[in-house]
Amino acid sequence: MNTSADAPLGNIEILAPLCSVFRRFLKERNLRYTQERADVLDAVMATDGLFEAEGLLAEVRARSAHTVSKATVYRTLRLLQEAGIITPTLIDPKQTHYQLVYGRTPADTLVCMETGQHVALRSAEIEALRNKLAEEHGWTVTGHRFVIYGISPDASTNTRPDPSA
Amino acid sequence: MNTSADAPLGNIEILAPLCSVFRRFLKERNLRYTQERADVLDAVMATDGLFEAEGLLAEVRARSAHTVSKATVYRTLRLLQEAGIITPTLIDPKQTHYQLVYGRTPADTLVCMETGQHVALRSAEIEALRNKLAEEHGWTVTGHRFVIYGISPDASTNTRPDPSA
DNA sequence: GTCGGTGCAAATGCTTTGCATTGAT
DNA sequence: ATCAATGCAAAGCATTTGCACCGAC
Repeated sequence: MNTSADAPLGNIEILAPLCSVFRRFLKERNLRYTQERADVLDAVMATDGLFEAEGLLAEVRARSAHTVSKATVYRTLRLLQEAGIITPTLIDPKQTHYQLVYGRTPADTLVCMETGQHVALRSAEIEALRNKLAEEHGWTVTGHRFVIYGISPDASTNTRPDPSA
Repeated sequence: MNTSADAPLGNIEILAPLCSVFRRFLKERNLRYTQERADVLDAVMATDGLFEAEGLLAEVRARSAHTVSKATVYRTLRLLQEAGIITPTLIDPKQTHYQLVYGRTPADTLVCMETGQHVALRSAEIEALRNKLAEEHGWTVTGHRFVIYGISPDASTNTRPDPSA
């Protein structure tokens, strides 16, 4: 429940240097590139679209034999954020979701209210609109988040999923 | 820290019937219209733009002499949500923010990364873009959330606020 | 008079932190 | 060797819930 369906992401040319970006970031701060941090970054790269801490922990554990603690996952998520590799996405008030952003405009998302499925979007128009609106108010833009809630074709095909929402 | 600057909201013609809307909603569900619920709704109407639970509690206590508990504020927030009067806004991963939505398109927001200040926006273009994007993916839209992060003119005027972020 | 509502305090669940041990450089 | 990172378990917070008493209908 933490990956999207047909997200056009997962660009390998972009993913490869992520590891170096992270290492460089760590070195700059006199922090160490550890096995655990590498494992977490790998798991992040394996997700395409969105993920949250708990799911990432599961992913880390599934991919590598090492045990990585929840605390380390959270600590690494913070570093990845500071390194500009991921960004929080605020889809769900109960949990923080993140997405890979390094090397691309933060993807906007389409979230299904019934299945929880999400699809990452990209649209230059969003950015243009954002810039226009901020400018009208005299603000300097640093970023944005655009989430569209809806019913996915998959969900509307099925009879009647869980109505608790 | 829970109200906006120049939000063009706070429309009295819309606010007046809110109370009846809420009463009708409660009656339909065989729930009671209590003093505490009225106080919370009043406080919600007094905010223009965004608010969160803790701030709302303070507002309730400031406006009415009655004591309303935190639990009741949270319980009432849920009812107001179910009544379609407010909606969660997801600006901050640590706390749920809400906004009044009854009778209007949910306002989109401009959030200042330095001062925390926020301004509610309205733009038909956002909605149009939203509909277009969802349609392209074959989804049925039920709503959206658009948050622009930036630096407000107020903040950029000041020398150098808190750089922790 | 009857349920539903309220306040309080305890419970939850995500996220963060203190501390002793382990490990990258 | 040194200094930071890890894991664990405990602490922190926003939010929710159980329960006994109170109040709207």
